[in-house]
Amino acid sequence: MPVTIKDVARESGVNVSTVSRALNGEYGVHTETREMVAAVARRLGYRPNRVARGLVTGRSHTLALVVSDIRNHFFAEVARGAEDAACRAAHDLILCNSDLDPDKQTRYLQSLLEKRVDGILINSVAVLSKTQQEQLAAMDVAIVLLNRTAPRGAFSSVCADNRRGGKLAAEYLLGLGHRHIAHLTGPRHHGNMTDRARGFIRALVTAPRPVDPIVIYGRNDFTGGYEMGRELLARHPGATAVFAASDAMAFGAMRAFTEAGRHIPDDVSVVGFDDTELAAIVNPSLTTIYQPKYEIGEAAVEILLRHAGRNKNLPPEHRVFDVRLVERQSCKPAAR
Amino acid sequence: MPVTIKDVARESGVNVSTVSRALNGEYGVHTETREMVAAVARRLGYRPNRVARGLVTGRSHTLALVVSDIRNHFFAEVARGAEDAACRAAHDLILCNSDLDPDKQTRYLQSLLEKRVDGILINSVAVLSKTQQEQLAAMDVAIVLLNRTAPRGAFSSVCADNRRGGKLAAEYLLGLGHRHIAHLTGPRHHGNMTDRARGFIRALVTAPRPVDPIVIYGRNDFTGGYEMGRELLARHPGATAVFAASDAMAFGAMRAFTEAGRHIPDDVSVVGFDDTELAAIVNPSLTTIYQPKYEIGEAAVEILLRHAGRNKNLPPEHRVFDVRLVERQSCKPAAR
DNA sequence: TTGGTGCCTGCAAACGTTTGCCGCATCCCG
DNA sequence: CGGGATGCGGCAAACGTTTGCAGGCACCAA
Repeated sequence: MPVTIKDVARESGVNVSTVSRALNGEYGVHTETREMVAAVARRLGYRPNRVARGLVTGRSHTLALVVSDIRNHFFAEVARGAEDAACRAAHDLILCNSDLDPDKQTRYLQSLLEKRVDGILINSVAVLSKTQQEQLAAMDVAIVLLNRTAPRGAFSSVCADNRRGGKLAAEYLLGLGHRHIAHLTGPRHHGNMTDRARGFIRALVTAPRPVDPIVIYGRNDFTGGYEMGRELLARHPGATAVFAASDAMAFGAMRAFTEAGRHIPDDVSVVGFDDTELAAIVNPSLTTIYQPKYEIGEAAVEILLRHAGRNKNLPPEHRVFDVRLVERQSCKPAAR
Repeated sequence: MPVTIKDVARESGVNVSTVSRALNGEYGVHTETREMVAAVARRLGYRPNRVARGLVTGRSHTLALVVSDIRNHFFAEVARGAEDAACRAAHDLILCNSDLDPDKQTRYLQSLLEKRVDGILINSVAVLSKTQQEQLAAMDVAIVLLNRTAPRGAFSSVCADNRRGGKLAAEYLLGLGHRHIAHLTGPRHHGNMTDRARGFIRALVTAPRPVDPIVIYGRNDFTGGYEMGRELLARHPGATAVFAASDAMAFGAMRAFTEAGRHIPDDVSVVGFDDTELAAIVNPSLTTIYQPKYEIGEAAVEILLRHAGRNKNLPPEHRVFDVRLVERQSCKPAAR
């Protein structure tokens, strides 16, 4: 039904190959012909079929972003950065929500490979089995991870300096004189969260006056944070400071604390991670570790595009963004 | 480089057509053959090339979602609902951020049409010219709008009952005794916002004791709300109640008010629209109009899929979701 | 006039599928 | 034993592009 290159060719009295060359601005076609073809194409409302083109060129001009849940503001920011970068390079971006479910993630990856996307930007492959990861690495599709992998990893990666973020949070709370400190973190296999936990814990136990933190695992969202907050209150009511590995969890914990009659920051200090938009809006506003979310998405796509097509001959690229502590009103020196 | 259907055919000693039929579970191939082919395919790690298939079937199994900005939590929820529905139907979802910029939106639509997506779920086409809209309607691609259009519109639509939402807000504030009421709304051509404004204003002016509201236009995000809040304070310091056409704007306005030393809800009552996750988290929590964001995205994709392929022979579908007022702590009876 | 040299354009083969059509067995029933 | 179903599988044409190759033509120098 739609008008094809053949229609344009017929209508302008030249061969399809000439139409193709004319419209793609290739060298070696008479200016007059080129303009004539262009005019006919415009008149007919011709739209090149990109799937046909993709079939012969082998490039789909499509990228994919696999995150656990786009409703998480962190991922929304990353997605926006990624999409902007993709758009600038005339690529499309497919969105996938994996919920960190291995099955779902595998199905998505299958589908994306079948669709011959040029590159995949993925939250984490840690939920995949060793074999699956190797299969993925063997495919000729560019992949960028949103968390730092072991250097032996076959994949490129972009992320914030999570360990330093954890360290900053620890030093800040120690500096305020806190001694009963808890850490709320995400699922155990979540790369970024684990790095944050590592940096945090290490800084605490290697401090001049070491502190052994309470660590609680849970889901990386508001509800997860709420549940962890309640658990903390039940099991360690004496804690005076909490570092949550994401703002979302921090908000949940704050809710749990205020519900239980604890005041923030008077009774308990809270530090988050991400510096999402809300951090400045909530009351009290949240002291948190800033990471450049938009820029992470952008950088990831740039790497992806650099690697797409050149099949595996250039080595994985790793980019780490710096973080900083943003001081707001959710922390206070420890009472003594 | 990757293994094709021909490789599978050669390796299993049958014709490609048999491989195709076997793998697609079509009728008319011996069970034994089918299993043999499947085994070979598995052994070789065969992945059907969906772009080749798309070329011949004319269906790309891809949908697109064009929103103004995915960082807006409302759209993130819609996107999640849409993506889930698409995923269930084995379709992919391309994400586009238009910023309501006509040029950008046009470029996106061009690109999507060239890619032969099966359907497009779009925020609003109001920013497009009449001609562009007609062209779009003439294309054989299913389109669902996220706002209500005039019934003559050629497009299907899914949205909340925005007018009723506005009406609910108005009645609520009137019921609290407010007489100096302002409305903060989005860009003038924004369909949903306009409907909310209409419902709100109409309810105010047709009340037993009519009120003529102050209306301020601005950008539909936190910063926009902040600016409108300041403008309101400057121009109409006597206003005791504000209805913002989105939660994001409401949060911005709240910030402006508290910065200026106004207390919420004591000095000024605020009602939002959307009932985003944050509405319950901020302090004071925000009274707002709930609309089913996830379900809207879901429903939109279902309609899209129903229309995809059948070229224009079934009439546009319109679905309106009910709204309700969620009472929280950002409103108080007017002082008198 | 001839041979060489550049432009421009056409021809046809790819790319990896699906699918209509046809042929070949095999089987069943009369 | 004959003939019509029926089940299975192969052949080849599509789908709409891109692209290597070769041909044609004009121009120029010898």
